[in-house]
Amino acid sequence: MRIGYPCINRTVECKGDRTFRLKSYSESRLVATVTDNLNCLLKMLQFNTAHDILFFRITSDLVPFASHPICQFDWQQAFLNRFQEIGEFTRSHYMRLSMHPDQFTLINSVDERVFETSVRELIYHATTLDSMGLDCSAKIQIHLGGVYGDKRKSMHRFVQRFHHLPERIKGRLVIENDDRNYTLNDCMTVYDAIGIPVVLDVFHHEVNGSGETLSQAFHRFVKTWTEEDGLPIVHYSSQRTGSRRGSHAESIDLRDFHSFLEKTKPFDFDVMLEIKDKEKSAVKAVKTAMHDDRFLRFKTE
DNA sequence: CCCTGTCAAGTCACG
DNA sequence: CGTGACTTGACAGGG
Repeated sequence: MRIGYPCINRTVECKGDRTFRLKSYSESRLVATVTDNLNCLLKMLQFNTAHDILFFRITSDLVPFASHPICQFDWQQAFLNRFQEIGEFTRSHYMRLSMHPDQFTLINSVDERVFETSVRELIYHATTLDSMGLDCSAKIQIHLGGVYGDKRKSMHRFVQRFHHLPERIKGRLVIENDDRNYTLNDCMTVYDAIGIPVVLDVFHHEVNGSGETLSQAFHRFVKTWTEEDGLPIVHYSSQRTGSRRGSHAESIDLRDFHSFLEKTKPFDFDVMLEIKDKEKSAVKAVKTAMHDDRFLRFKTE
């Protein structure tokens, strides 16, 4: 079991997701920003290993406008050395990286053009992980997408479109149950069609479930992961007390997390904490998991 | 320097 | 049909 958090670390003094306005795009601006972002990414990874945090999501803002037509710059080549250093650091610490394109990436959109821009965006994400020399356990995680008034058809469209994706995207792509539209059961249906691993978001499963208990959900989704996909990925977050159902808590509830660890035995998996205060909660979670065999086994590896 | 409207992209709920 | 939420900060231009 690895424990991780997404994208941002407020303890290190740098920012790894700096961007700029499209209107102020220039090659030199891009180079300067990406240089800073990569430097900061390495700093965050160093922070993580120092705190036994071995799972991390890279921000999609790492290379601003990477998939936009305005960007004609060969950033992959220009930063290849830096990417490889970061990949080497990651591998040598048995760390796992992932990425999560934002809500504009829609494989199943009814609009063909939206699908095409989504493919460009996925190519950017895959290129980033490829450049670091990471194996297929470094996943790109998305949701199934919109419903467009007909869920069954929209799921079918996802399956059809998946077949048209480049292999290097297919090998990294995983789907996650969301809090409104697609449940774990829906993801499993898509898995049955194309064999794509399913990320279980336990919070979304509580808010928008398909009837399974936590244990039943684990039994189902774990089977979608093969050896080369790496350990199954779980997203964990907690409800912000007194706030809208579905909104994320400011900081981790350690009693709930402890109980989550107990309830999910003996399954082994990597857990991404989707909590507002990011690395602070991750540090706490690591302390809580310190006596868990699944976590220890990994730490001493 | 400070303030604040706005920021690449889509979908859905709501009025 | 138009607007805000999703989620949030900070870019960038104007005062």
